[in-house]
Amino acid sequence: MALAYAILTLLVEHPHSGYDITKKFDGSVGFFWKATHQQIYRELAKLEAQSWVCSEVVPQEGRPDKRLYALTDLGKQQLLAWLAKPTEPMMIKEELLIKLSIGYLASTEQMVHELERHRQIHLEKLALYRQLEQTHFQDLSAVSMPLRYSYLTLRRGIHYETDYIAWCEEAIELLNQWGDGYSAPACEL
Amino acid sequence: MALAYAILTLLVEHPHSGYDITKKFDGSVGFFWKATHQQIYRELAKLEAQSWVCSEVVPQEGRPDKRLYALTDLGKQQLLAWLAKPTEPMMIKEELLIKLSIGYLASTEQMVHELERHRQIHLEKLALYRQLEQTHFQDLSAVSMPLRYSYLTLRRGIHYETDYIAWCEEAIELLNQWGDGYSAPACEL
DNA sequence: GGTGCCATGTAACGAGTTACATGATTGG
DNA sequence: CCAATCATGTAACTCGTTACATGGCACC
Repeated sequence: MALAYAILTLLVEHPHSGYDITKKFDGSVGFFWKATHQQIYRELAKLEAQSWVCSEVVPQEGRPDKRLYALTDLGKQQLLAWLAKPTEPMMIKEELLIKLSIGYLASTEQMVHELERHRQIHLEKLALYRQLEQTHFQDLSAVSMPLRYSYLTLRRGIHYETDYIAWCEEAIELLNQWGDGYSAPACEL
Repeated sequence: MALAYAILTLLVEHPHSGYDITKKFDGSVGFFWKATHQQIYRELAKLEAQSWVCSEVVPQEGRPDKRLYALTDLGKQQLLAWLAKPTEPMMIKEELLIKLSIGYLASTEQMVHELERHRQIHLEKLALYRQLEQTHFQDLSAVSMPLRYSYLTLRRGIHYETDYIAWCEEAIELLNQWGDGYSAPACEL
């Protein structure tokens, strides 16, 4: 269900084509939800069948026609009703942690290397988010209400990446300590 | 695929029944991966068809017979091969953030209330994790290698919950600031 | 002339969810 | 007597992923 509402959310501002929505799921929205274009087209068809959105084909010159989807009154009602309901915290699905839990079957170096790699990836994401913060939210008092709410989600991203990096570093340090003790057990006194 | 490997991971130590595995996915493993018993039974059947695990029915008195699944050599090979491959960071799917991004359509109170609720849930999880840390990992030097790796995943949980709570508090404070400015716009000079 | 963007879709599959079903034993 | 635990499964469904398919335009 959540994907449907994520799409409706985007349509609140103005109509979008399936293509537009796909782009947003690749970019800004993509921080907290991912979807492929196939999922989006399928979901849009379903939403239109339920009359939560309606669509209109817009002819274009020099490029393919596009079908613009807009929120209906029913769709907006449903969105607001959903907004008022409590949300369950979403579960984490971290493949890296499954691996780490049997990391003792591999070498310390292998695990440390993988953690370094993840640290790097999260550093890059963090840099991106920090840049967005700098360019769009320097002076919050000048920012519109809708954008301020987006800022809260950006802050979540910044928190998440910062914390993930800190954990990577902690884990790497612990692994290095333990690894030393193991590869030279004679030194353990 | 990840579910299959998560199951194999559990079988490294000793054989488990489908029921046992389900319990673990409800408990400790459940922090970073969730699965229902249906998923697990289905996956076990598939793993057995591929000869990554083998099973044996163990008759019991006073309770239903159980089928114990054990890792085969092939299964262990596959698990190690998987362990050596790099993992992609998993995406976040946070329904709360979808809601928050259109939070301006609801009242500040509603959003603050929901954030408070989530803060509470994460506080409780954190308390649980901290207790596990206290009871099992007080003295790390006395802990076996396999358990030390589990400790790293527990640390991830502690990091995650701590950070989530911090973000909730930050967001609540910001919302309260903005809400004040809006409900009394005359004060805005 | 090839790559990449715009724009939409079908088909097949794999993963995850929800509901239903069975049946004995233990404990309040 | 009712509920919970142990133990396994089927069926139907939705959600998510991957591959394949089309076709014009712009840019280098």
